Parts: sequence; structure tokens; C-alpha cells
Amino acid sequence: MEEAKNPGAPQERQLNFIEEIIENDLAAGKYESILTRFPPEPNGYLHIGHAKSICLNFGLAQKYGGKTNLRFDDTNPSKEDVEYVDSIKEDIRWLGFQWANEFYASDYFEQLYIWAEELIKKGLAYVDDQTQEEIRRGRGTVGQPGTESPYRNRSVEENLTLFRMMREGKFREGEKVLRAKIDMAHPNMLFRDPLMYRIIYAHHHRTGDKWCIYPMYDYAHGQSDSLEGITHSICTLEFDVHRPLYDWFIEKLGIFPSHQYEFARLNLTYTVMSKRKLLELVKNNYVSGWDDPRMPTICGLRRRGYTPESIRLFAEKVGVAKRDNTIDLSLLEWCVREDLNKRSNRYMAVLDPVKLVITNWEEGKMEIFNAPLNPADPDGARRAVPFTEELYIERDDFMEDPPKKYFRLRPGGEVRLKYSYIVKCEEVIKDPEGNITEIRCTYDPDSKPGAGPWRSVKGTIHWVSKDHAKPVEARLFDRLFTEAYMDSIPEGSDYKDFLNPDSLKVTEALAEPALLEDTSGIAVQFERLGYFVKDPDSVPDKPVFNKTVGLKDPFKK
RNA sequence: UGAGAUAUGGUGUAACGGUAGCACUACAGAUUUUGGUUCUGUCUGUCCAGGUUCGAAUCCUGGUAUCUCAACCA
Repeated sequence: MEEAKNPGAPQERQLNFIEEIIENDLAAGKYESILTRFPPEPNGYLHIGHAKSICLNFGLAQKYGGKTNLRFDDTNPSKEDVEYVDSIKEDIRWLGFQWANEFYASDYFEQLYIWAEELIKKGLAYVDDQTQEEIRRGRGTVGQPGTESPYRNRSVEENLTLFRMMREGKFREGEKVLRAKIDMAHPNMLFRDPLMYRIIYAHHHRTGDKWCIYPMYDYAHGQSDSLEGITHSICTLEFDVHRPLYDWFIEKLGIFPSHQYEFARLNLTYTVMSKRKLLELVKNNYVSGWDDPRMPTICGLRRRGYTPESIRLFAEKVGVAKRDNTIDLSLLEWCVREDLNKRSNRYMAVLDPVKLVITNWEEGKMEIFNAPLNPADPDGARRAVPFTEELYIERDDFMEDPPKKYFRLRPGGEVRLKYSYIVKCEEVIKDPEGNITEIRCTYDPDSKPGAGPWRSVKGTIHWVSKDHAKPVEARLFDRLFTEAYMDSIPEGSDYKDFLNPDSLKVTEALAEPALLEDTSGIAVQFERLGYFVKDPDSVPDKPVFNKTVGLKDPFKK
């Protein structure tokens, strides 16, 4: 006998580069335990890209026995709102994570101010009177060095006085800023005397009107990390240019040396991932809200039927690296199917019903079939499905003139009604316009499951009993809601038509009204999922509107 | 002709000088009470050019491409 190459040993998952850094730090005794943080700005809802970051930060802490803080980066009151902090907290909890502390950058405004005065006293910061335009010009370009501000060499005393007056509200917005004094010719643009404070007269969602000067990101983030004792401050790639400045403030202040590490942010095919654009979709009513099932937001995905487990699985599958990436949407879809398929209950529902009458059925008779709630668990819970003379089936499960490989119902053909009898189509009834209104069939009494030998036919389709079925309200069916939307989109329409809520049409029927409350698994029953909002800026050369997931399209090609 | 970052199949991600592996996708076959699920198989890859070495995705040199940075956003 040949020996197995890898006897029983499951392959260990490779460490990503951040895990490697952490393991090295821990091994070297640099830290006793790690502390990470998730630092959203409360200016929008979290999306699938944030989910990657959340899973990374919280996941790392879990893996290495550390903790994670939630810190709202609320340094710009003109863009932020409590609505967003509430939704962010809800989404993180829903994803299954618990933060050790809930902090706000605004908690540190006083300390940050004290440190600013300290830097002024060290001659490392100054108040600049230049206009925004002058500052911009003075910064130079990527190719050319900047020029120093005429106010750059004020005395420490004057700077201190002016800065205090800024805090006291003695100046108008834009009149003065506090800048770090570094190097106007530095090759890294961020070192050309970056702004530390600007004047904003806006109501802050937490500090109210206490402040009229607000720290910039670069002046607030590193120190906030430091104050909390964050060991590994993980952010996306575009901040890598900021890292030297992050380190500079920490070094000049001589405070706890948090370190920043960058990974590549998530991009998904066909998916808008910019907060700005998502906000636009919401504000202009192209979608019903941040939780519209077509949105790539966490709450949108939730309404669409995605589970926390599936999103966490996705985050694990996409990996963590430093190169720019565009993940194929099919991976996300695979993740829900993977999760839902093995544990969700199944019910039959008909989206676009057409009546099917059993002509040789005893009038008034009802038979109850016993079906598994989850076919993957045949010994588990079961449900009762009533079968009567009049049924509904899916309109596209019947074709009068089917193509070669069509397995479902056709004139004279046979098909199995899932969990029940085999029926044969004997007659098709149409209205004057030629639309099919009724399909008349005979059933084979010997094909009853469990009674007699099993007979196989090529097709099996789902159905509901007409008199037992219940119309379903769209709002109860977020998953189908999406599907119904999708089916009503005319081919070639651009995204604005695509987003027209008036195009909604839902005509489902469900066998067991009592089960309405539990809609888990509906998506899987139909083996279909919808799509994200297309990027408004992308050219719709290849629309993906009607792609069906997991169910092969027999008419393709 | 500034600085920083990154280059491995269609898409992601491993391999840390020693057989380029895994996942998604696609395709093919088997099983199947939905064409789903499950199982099996197949296709496609080291940015380029030199060099070091018995041996290079990996080290060296030189190119090339892509991304980020010139907000009183984060």
C-alpha cells in the first residue's frame, strides 16, 4: 500500500505579514500582549471594505490574546454625526466583535492642545496667517520644493499668544492655522510644515461648542494611538506616506511609541466602495438608504441575507498583503453560499407563478408531504407541505418549445414536483393574448416518495399549493426584494434606471405562512443572489444585471 | 529627471536559495428529489534584461509597469 503523502496533518495556514510582525514582536518580548484599534471616522456607514479591516484588527487581537479598542476619529465636526457612530457600533457587534474600550479622538482634545503648546515652546510649531491659497502655493509640488511662510519665524511667545487666541475664538475660520515647523523642501510633501490645527466654528457631536480649533488627522491619530498604548496600528496603504510624520510627532513628544503598519484596502469588482459616492447615492435617493440591499454596506449586506460568518470567511479568504487588489465578487458570493448552504432552512417559494392543475386528482383532496428543513441534514427537523389539485409553479419552469437541454416541464413531458409526485403535462391553456394561464397535468400515483420503487425523471421543480400559499410582502423578504429588483431591469439600462425603486415587482407565494418569520435560506433555496450597485463612474460595457448565481442558465450560449 | 509602496495563472494569496502550492472563477466527468449540493479531474502564472550560484519567484545590477502623496478630509 502506498503511504499518504501528508498523513493526517492539516495544512497550517500561512501567516500574513502582519501576523509575522506580531509574532516576532511577541517573541522578542517587545510587548506582553498586543492592543489594536479600529478607528472609523463617523461620517458614513461601514462597508465591506471596513469589514476587512475590522476582521483584521479584532481577529489579530483574538488570535494573540490581545484587545481591540474602538476609536471614533472625530476631528472634523463639519462632517460627522451621531447617527454614524450608532450604526458603526451596531455593525461591528453584528459582525461578532466586541471592543475593549470605546474611545473618541475628541476625548484627547485637551491633551493634544497641551502637546501643541509644548511643540510651540520647542520651536517646532508656529501660527501661520497665510490664506489657504497661499499655503497651497507655498507647499510647492511633488517635483519642486516649497517656500517658507513669512510667518514661519515668529517668536515662541508670539506663537503661544496667537495659538491661545485661536482657541479662544478670536479669529475667523481660515484666518490662522497652526503648523509644524519641519522642512519646506522635504521630498515627502507631508513634511512641508503640515497643518496641525485649523479653526472650525461647528457644533461637535460630543464636545459641543467647547472648541473652535480642531486637530488634523496627522496631528491626532498617532498621539491617540500612543495615549491608548496601541501596539500595532493597522491602516490602509494610502497612509504609508503618513507614517514618517506619525513617528515624528511621537518622537518629538517622547510618548509611547505606537507603530503603524499598512495593508492594501479591499476592492471588489462591479462595486462602489468610496464613502463619498455611497453618500451621493443615498442623498440623491438612488437607493432607499444606507441599508438598501443593493449597497455594499454592512447593513445592506445584512438585509441581502449575508451572515456575519460569511463576511468573516470572506475577510479571511481575501488575505492581507500590500499590493493593490481587486477581488472578484464571485468570491464573496461563494462565501455566503458556503455558509448558508450547510445550515439554513429551505422553503419553497414561487416568484413568478403560473397555475398547474392536476386533472386526475380527487377533488378536494389534500395530501401532506414531509420535507426536510435542510436537505444536508436529512435526520433533522422537517416541515409539512400541503399538496392539492391546484398548484403554482415557476413560470420559467415550463417551456412550450424548449431548447435541446431543457430539463424541466414541456408539453407531453414529465417532471418531479419536489418531495412529491411526478406529473405529466397534458394541456396548455392560454388567454386571448397567447399568455399561458394554466398548465394541465396528470400525476403518477405510483411515484409517491417512499411508496414503491423510486422512479427518476430528468427534472425536479419547486411548487406551492395555490390555496395554501400566501402572498409575501416585499419587506419580509429582503433577499427576494433584491431578486425582484434585478429581474425587472431591462437589459442595457444604465445604473440610474437600474436604481429606480418603482420598478419593484414581487409576486411570491409561500407554502407555509407560519414560516414567514424565518427567511433564512431563501436565497439558497433559489440558489440566487443579487448584485451590488455598479460604480457610477465605470463604463457599463458589460452589464452584469441578470447573472444568476449558482444556478446555471440553460439558455446561455 | 521628487518621494514612498507594489509586481507570482482570469482574480486573490503562499513558497524566506532546493519539486511554484492553495482558494475563487472557467471547463470536463461522477453522484443527485432542481441544472443546486457533494466528489473527481483539467486549463492557465513568477514584469523585463543581465549577473551571482550546482540550483533563483527568492540574492545583486539596470530597466519597465501600477498605486499613493501637492485637502484648513480621514
